[in-house]
Amino acid sequence: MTRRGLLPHLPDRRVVRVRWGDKPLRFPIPGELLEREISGQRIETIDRRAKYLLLRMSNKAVLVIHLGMTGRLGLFPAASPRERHDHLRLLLDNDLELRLNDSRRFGSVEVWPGKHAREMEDDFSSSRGLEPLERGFTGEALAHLATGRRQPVKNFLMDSRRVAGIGNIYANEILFAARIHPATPVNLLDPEQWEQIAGATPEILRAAIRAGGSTISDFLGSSGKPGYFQLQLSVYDRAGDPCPHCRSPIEKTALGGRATWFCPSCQGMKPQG
DNA sequence: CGGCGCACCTGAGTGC
DNA sequence: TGCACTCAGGTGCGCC
Repeated sequence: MTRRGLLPHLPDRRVVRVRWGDKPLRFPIPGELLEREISGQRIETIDRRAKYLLLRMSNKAVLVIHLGMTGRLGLFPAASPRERHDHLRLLLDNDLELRLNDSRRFGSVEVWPGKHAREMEDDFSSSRGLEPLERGFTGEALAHLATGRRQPVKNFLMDSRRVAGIGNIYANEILFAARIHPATPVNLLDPEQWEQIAGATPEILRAAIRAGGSTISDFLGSSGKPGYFQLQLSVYDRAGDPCPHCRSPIEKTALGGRATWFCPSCQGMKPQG
């Protein structure tokens, strides 16, 4: 979504100056690399892998940005006042500034130098999971990834090494749509249930993207809100509310230290086999 | 190795 | 009004 908002603005722009703050995000901001590899370069394209944005520069360097939980990217007139928690500013050759604001600093900024970008990206990408919006995201593939495991299916969906880009909100929504109890151990899921998950996942994510649908005007001067702000959620944060399907009260529990919601009636666990 | 618990961080919300 | 406390979520580390 952020990528879609930035796409009309960044490619073919040159970065004329980079400024960054002292406070580390997940990692310290690599100022020296930003100066050496990013400053002065033209932005060629923007890609996404898992929840990481990849800004590909004309010198083959890649600026890798993760928004964490509270991170937002926005385009602002260069002269506009900085805000609290602005950590990175890329001044472009049209007097707009791309700013990364992240109050909780769970995000990250990384630079893959042009000379090593290819191998660093290969390493990076090979340690990430299946992309839900790409071909190959099938029930069969998911079942294969879960082979030999017995963790709760919700934890599995949120494990970024297996499946990319599914956070707590969407894991809850996907399992509701697939009518599967979030605590079900993955080794107990049958092929049909994996297909349900494989089908529901892109639907939920696309709905979120559509709901968030950042337009050009949304993006200028402010930064977009995450899709779920406008997405109709069925179970997430809805403890006690009636299930949209059967009106049973939604229940809340915890899995892997994360709040978990489900409909006890629609998402009954399969009997142990 | 698999799986779990937890830390990281700030702001919003709640209760007294 | 103000303070203390809890909780939220993405990711990776450390421990069993």
